[in-house]
Amino acid sequence: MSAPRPRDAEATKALLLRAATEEFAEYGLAGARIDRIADKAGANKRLIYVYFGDKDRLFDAVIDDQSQAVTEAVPLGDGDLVAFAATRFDYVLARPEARRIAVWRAFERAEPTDDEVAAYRSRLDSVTEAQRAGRLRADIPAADLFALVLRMTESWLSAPPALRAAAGDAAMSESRLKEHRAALLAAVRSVVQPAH
Amino acid sequence: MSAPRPRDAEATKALLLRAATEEFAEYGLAGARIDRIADKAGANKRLIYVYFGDKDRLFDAVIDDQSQAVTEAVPLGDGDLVAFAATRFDYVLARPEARRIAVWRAFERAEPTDDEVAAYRSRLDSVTEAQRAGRLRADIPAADLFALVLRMTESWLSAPPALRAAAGDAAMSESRLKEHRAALLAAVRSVVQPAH
DNA sequence: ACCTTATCACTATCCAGTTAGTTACAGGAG
DNA sequence: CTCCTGTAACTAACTGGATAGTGATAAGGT
Repeated sequence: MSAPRPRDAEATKALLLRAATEEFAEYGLAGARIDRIADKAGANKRLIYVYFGDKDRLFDAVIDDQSQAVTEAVPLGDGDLVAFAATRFDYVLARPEARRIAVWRAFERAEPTDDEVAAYRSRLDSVTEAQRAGRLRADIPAADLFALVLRMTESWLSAPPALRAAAGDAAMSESRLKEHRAALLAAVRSVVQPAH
Repeated sequence: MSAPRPRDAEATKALLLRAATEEFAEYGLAGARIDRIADKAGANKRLIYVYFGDKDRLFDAVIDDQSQAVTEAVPLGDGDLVAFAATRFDYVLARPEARRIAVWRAFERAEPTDDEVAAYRSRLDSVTEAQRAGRLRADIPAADLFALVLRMTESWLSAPPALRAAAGDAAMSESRLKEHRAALLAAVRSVVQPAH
């Protein structure tokens, strides 16, 4: 009946990882179903165990993949938190699963990897340096400032369903998103600019 | 063996709700276990079905309870978003389960209830009015401003594990929390104050 | 006597992980 | 080229334990 899967381990592995990313983003670790992942990938469930180990390790693989992707796609070179916020907003808007995976991960599998810690450390260093150079306000610790901006970038996308409903308008329409993006950047600017 | 539970329906129901709140906060809807909830409450599992219906409706009961509690405990009377941020920060710090339930809820059961929508609508009205009165900046739509402040209040408590690790210090020590609280309020002030 | 509250033992289902294979293909021997 | 053999990729069917939900019944209170 169904055409047999071409024998290509790398391709199959990639399909499984992609399917797992969707599934975990939607349902989380506890809610995800191995069988659904296999179906979505059009692969046999057994291959998940061959290639990734078990459910937890598949989740880890997804997390690693996602956090590497976001780290690359949303840089913070010179401590410009406004540009960072803009890039991150666009990124998360284009890939909603990135934010969902990050949240599930924080809730269901808290321990960070060394790579992740290193990535954040480098970002905090950028912030600290920009503070010293007077490009960012210095009366707020670097970690706090960064954490604030991080959450601000998601505020619209993670707004409570009831808030969106109360706001009435189509929160996700293109024009509304554009409006929010401008608001976000204005707000971030207000937060990070040095006192004059 | 075990002393029989006193026959008090209201008390038992309350114990079950409390246990369910803890369980759902920790594991989410999919990860929560009915048997654990019954054990934690020291009640018979069957009573969950008698008093609440099924797992989903128990989750709903927890959500209703929590969102009502937070609405009462964190008011936004006159549109003072700085005071709101302070109160909300303190509230979520004292009750971490409140934030976790809210997130699980947004992820696993998106539809808002009418009560919730009404609560947010009244808050948005407060913001809008304060904007008209010149007490809040008016170049950002009320919903956006509110959503931003909402997420800012949680930024430290919801910071990625890797960020906390990278920041090194004991992120949850009393002194560090006090420091962050001050930073948060300064940041919110910067965001919400009208352009001069 | 009656109703509410609580208990216990049970079931049907779901689901992660496994057992036991089969099929495609590469590379060498004749 | 053709046959043979070993190995990597893949598949189908199964299992055991966990888990949401239930039926039947007991006991407290009025």
